[in-house]
Amino acid sequence: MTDPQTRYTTIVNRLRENDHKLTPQRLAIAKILAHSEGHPSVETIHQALQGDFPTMSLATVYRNVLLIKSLGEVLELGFADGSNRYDGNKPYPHPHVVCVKCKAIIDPDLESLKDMTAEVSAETGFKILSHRVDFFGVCKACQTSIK
Amino acid sequence: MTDPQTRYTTIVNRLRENDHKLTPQRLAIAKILAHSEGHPSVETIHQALQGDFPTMSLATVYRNVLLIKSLGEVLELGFADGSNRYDGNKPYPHPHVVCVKCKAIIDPDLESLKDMTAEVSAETGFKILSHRVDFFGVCKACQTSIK
DNA sequence: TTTTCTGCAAATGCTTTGCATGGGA
DNA sequence: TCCCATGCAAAGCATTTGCAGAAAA
Repeated sequence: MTDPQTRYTTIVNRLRENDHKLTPQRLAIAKILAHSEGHPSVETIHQALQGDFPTMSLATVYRNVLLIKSLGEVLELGFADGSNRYDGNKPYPHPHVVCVKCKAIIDPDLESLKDMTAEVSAETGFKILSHRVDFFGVCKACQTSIK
Repeated sequence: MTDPQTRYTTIVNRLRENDHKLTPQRLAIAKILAHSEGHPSVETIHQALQGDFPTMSLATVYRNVLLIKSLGEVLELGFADGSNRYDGNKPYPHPHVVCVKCKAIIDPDLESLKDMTAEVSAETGFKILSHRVDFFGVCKACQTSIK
C-alpha cells in the first residue's frame, strides 16, 4: 500500500494544478480516496462523512469522485451487479480478490501476473496495455463464521 | 468455440428439466445466446429479434436472459461503462482479450491461470469460486494498420 | 383447464443534471 | 468580486416488477 499521506498530497496537488477549488468537502473525499481502505463505494464515502458534514449530498460525492477520476487519481471498479467501488490509493490497474459474502476487497501481490501477460501476448499477438483481473471467493473470516 | 447447436440443445434441455415453458420468444433468445457472436447485450438481442417478433418487449429479453443465467447457462460480463454483455456459448468464467481499437474479443487459453488461482488462494486464504480476467490491448491487425 | 409467460406501463435504484445559494481565491 | 462548488430536487437510464390478457402443457 502506498503511503496515504503521499497519495493525499498528490491528489490535492493535481486538483490545484487544474484550478479546482479546495473545498472542505472535496478535501475530505480526497482523503478517504487516498486511503481507500476496503475500496469504498460512493455510498460508503458519503456515510463516512456524515459526522463532519451532516448536510453533504450524495451528488457532491459523485461529482468529486468523478472529478478525481478524470484526473487519473482514482481507479473505478465497476461490477456486474451495478455496484461501483473506488481505489485512490493505487489508481492503476491491479488484481483484486473479492469476498462474495462480506464484499471485502483485497489487493494481492501476484508474481504470476507478469508471466500471464507475457503468455497472453505470445498467444494472441496483442500488445497488452492494461488489464482487469478479479478473483471472487470467500474470505477467511466468512469461511469460519457461524451463520 | 463450442458447437452452437449443442449449446442450444443443452439450454433447452435445462429449461425443460426445470419446468419452464418453451415459448417461441424464449427459444429465440436461447438460440442467440447459444451462438453469442460478439457477446451480445440485451439491447442487441432485442433488436436482432425485431424481425421475427416485432412486439417483443425488452422486459421479456431481460427476464429470459436472467432465467437462463440462473440456470448457469450464460455468463454475464459487466463492463465499466455500464454495459452488460452475455456469453451463452462458454457460460463459465474464462479470460478475454479485448482490442481497444476494433473491439474484437478473443478467448485465449492461459496455462498460467490455474497457477495464478493457486497463488491467490495461498496468499489470501480465500476459497476462490470464480474469476474475471480481462486483458486490454491492440490486436495484430490494428498494430499494423495505417492510420 | 391450469399455470406460466408476455407486453405494457409503472416503479425501481443508482447516477447525473439544473438551479439558486454559498463559499473559495 | 468573480466564479466555481454545494445542496436540493428533478431528471435520466438501464433494469425490474405488477398486472391483465395470451399462450404453453
